[in-house]
Amino acid sequence: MHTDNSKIKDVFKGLSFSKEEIKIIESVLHKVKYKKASQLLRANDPGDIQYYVFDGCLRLYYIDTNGKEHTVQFAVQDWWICDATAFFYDAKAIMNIEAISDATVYKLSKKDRDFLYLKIPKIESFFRKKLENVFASFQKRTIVNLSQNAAERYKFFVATYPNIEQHIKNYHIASFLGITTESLSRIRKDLTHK
Amino acid sequence: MHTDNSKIKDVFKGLSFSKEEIKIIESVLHKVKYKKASQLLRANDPGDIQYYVFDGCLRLYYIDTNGKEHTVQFAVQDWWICDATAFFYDAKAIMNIEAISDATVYKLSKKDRDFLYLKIPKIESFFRKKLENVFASFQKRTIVNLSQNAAERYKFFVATYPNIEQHIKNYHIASFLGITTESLSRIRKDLTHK
DNA sequence: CGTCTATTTGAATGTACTCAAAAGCGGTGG
DNA sequence: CCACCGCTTTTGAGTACATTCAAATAGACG
Repeated sequence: MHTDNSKIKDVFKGLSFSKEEIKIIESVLHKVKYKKASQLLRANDPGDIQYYVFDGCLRLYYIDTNGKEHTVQFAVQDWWICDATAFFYDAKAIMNIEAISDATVYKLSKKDRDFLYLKIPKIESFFRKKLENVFASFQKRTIVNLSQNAAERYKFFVATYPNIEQHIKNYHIASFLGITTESLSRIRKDLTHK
Repeated sequence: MHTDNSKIKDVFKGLSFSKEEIKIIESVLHKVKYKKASQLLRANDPGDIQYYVFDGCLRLYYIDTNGKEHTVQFAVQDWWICDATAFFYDAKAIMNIEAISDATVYKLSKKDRDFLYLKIPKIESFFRKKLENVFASFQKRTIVNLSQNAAERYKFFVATYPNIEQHIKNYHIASFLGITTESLSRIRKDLTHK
């Protein structure tokens, strides 16, 4: 295919574009394949890239002063992911992104994103809606974190992201829930014995 | 003043508007004063209003199945606040909003917001940027919640929102941090003894 | 089968919680 | 001006939940 616009259909699902627009989008959206355990972003690097997951699973995590990792977000098919502080404030990354499986992603730089907003305003609308979804899910996660114990948070996670849970090691889930692998193991044991 | 556009200058700080546009905005932005302890939103009500705080302090909170309150967000001057799930997904509110001081707010309904987006696209851009800020601060809060103990979370809160801390009772701060008032009291004691 | 990684189990520890009670603070009225 | 009341914060003692550290078991893969 000369102009393979299939990726655009995936990335900007729901929108339709003119040939002109497709050309523009093609020029800024870069497909990259990563092997499992690849590091896409490291703390202190510039964080000016948003990643769209076409296939596979990514993990956004923070390394604290004791060297412990804390998973802030996972991203599977059709999710966007970035270090928000870095991306939106043009700051250096404080978080890391790694592929926890082989993954195919589309990269979009902030500069190119702004260019898209200018040329194709409906893309700004599209991302505005994505941001609304993220906002809503963070509010919910905050509620759960504040009001539920570890077992309930685990149940919420499994119920909310059944498609994510499959791909992921338990120790990653534990680090997302803010508990140790040992605690998660005991929680899972309790749940099966009921 | 015939057309008092001062409120627009506050609410959409940084933007400039034509007379036409100002008229439109005036027609959808409603100024309301609330007394301390007023309830602006209750769980199960429609949550289709965004609130802009002109003056005073609001609190967004969740009541869990045991009747305990958990503060998800505060809003002081120049902040927007809403139950995101309710507002963005046209669902019923799961959270509550109350004034924790006398407050002056501007209300904007979702219907009117969409009307504004249509008529004045730069307002959509304005809110898109607000959403980015919210996203970034939630990611940071998530990191802190996952990686820090209660004392560190308290220090982070005070450092991040010095202007909020003044207005607020300690038991509200505790409910924001996910700890009891007793624990917060002990933490504060420890900090002053250093 | 052996090695590496991930998960589970156990025992001791720690952090924050619950419940109960005391102290502090602010406003109101006698 | 002080006594009282309601609300907020502090203190104390016992408890619960999750952690740490160490070791055993289970899986995956060559």
